[in-house]
Amino acid sequence: MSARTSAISEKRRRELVHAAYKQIAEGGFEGLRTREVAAEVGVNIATLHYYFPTKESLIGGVLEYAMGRFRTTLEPHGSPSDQLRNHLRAVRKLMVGEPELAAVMGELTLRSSRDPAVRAIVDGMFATWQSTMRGLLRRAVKNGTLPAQQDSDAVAGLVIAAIMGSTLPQVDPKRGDQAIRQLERLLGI
Amino acid sequence: MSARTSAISEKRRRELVHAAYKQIAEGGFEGLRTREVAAEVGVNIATLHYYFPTKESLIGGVLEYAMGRFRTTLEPHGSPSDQLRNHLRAVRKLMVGEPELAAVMGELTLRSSRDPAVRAIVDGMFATWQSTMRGLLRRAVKNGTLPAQQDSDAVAGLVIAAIMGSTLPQVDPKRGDQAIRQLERLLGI
DNA sequence: GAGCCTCCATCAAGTGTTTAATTAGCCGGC
DNA sequence: GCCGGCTAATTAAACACTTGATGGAGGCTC
Repeated sequence: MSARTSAISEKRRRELVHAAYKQIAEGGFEGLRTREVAAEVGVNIATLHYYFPTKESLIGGVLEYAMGRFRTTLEPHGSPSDQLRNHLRAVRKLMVGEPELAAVMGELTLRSSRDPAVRAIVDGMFATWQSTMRGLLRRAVKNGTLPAQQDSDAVAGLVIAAIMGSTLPQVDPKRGDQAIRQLERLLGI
Repeated sequence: MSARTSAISEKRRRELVHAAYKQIAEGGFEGLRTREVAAEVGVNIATLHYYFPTKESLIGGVLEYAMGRFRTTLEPHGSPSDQLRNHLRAVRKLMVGEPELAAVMGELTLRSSRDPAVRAIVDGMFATWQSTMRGLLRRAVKNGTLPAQQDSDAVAGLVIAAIMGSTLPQVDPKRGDQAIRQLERLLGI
């Protein structure tokens, strides 16, 4: 945050955020203890508060980290014709390959209904995702890769809902992939 | 639990469970305080512990309540021909009309990845739902209401994932309904 | 009066946060 | 060369408060 942050300082911040991130993934917000975060990094509890004045600010760091991690895969890759397919695959792969991220995203999503600060950021992310997805769908239709559809906005919403729903902890990864592949089939990708 | 439970006793239990349920919906497990639950019902904290020896047992009560609330709508209604449509509508309506239930379900779903007791029950519920859904799909196909499809299991998984995903706190209800209606259209219901 | 029910008072273990002090490294002036 | 002051980084120790849980005393109803 401050103008000048030394390399070591920045490293510590990352360590602390990452430790908190792992603990949220493991035990939810419910199980997040500042002392344990500090202990995992191997520093005193006061050191944590030196970098993050409050627990909230630490959570803010985790939020930023998780969102950054997620955002990168939202950007479309590959040739326009199969960007859509790539996108679905990439998101699923991310969520399956990094169960911690899926868990933290779930926690943040739930928390966003109570915490306005979290809500603002998570909402923004979903909005971006939605419009990206809509763009991909329209392009695919124009391209001829995808059958025409009336409401690309609704389809985008459905795809996102399906992806989020298929990464719930219950659903075993195989089932989740199956569901997404089924959706691709229905869409005609 | 005990063999004989007087009416008033049973009422108290329900009151306590319902108060806890509301507080979980509002503040998550993170924000569940036994004192506040007792206060909302208007009894002393010790009274709560009389009915529920531990916080865990109170949560167990909430789990049972929420699952019961959910299960009732899982049972198919109406004539066989449009049971499937009715089912989708009913679940969506339940989740939108009772945002508290959606919130608690979300909390329980997340918690199930850490708490084996919760997991067992939530998993069972999802398994039941999945097989109900599969049955509905197959019947609808046989009935002629629905175009034939290769893998009714995958479709069932997709439908459940989409419903769960469309009840996330971010998604405003209108969007969620839109997504589900889009799914119906794709399926050919 | 027996048994179910409720409350007051209290405990022990956390829990986020702060305070005051210590260490290590750096810079300018003598 | 070295000294005093300065800052960043870290720590031990506590502070103030919360939170789940209990024990025993009393009350209400049949």
